[in-house]
Amino acid sequence: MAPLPAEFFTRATVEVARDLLGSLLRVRGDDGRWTAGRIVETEAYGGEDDPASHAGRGRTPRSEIMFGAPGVAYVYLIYGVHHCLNIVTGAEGQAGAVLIRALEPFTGLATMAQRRNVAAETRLHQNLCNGPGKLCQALGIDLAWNGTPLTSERQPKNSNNQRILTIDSGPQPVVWQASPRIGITRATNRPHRFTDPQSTCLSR
DNA sequence: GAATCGATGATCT
DNA sequence: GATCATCGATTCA
Repeated sequence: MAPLPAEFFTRATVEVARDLLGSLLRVRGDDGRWTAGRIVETEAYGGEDDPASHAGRGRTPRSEIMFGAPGVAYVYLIYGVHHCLNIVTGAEGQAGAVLIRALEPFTGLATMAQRRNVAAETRLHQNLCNGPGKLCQALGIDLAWNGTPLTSERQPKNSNNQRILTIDSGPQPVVWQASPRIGITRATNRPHRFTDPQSTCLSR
């Protein structure tokens, strides 16, 4: 497996969202601990043409990053409590981002459980990353990660922080499914949510 | 599985 | 100051 090339994220947001299914999101947290999971659920959010997107009413301090360079993390706080991880897509000047909604945890299950403050239980892996807020907590991602670029593992030697965010290509599911996006009030009928329907780790 | 509710920072008027 | 918001946990059946 190899890190997805930058060009992968320069394409149309909907394509990126669909093609991310099956790839491996790997994260090294501020504490140096690794966690990783297979992406099984994503959603595409566009620019001015998408009323449900944070970029739907143009550039604001918050949405600015969605207009910027692709392959960068866009992290925001929702409901005042939960973090959501997006990857900026499209060419610069073209707003778009893919929300990572669910993972099948792959590495660092114990770390995830500890961060999420849940004890070992049956089907634990199904409950660690099956939702955008939950997976951020499990991966240790918060607002400090906003603007973090996807990188290969090589970091500058003098870099102080331990943060690494990378997505390796992986086999896409043989079947995938498009459905309406979750938890929004505008443009609710666009089928811009993508899932691997065979996964047992989906949200909702 | 469905319905309900708590939680609170950011954005907008 | 009011409203909104890419949700999660709990309760009920």
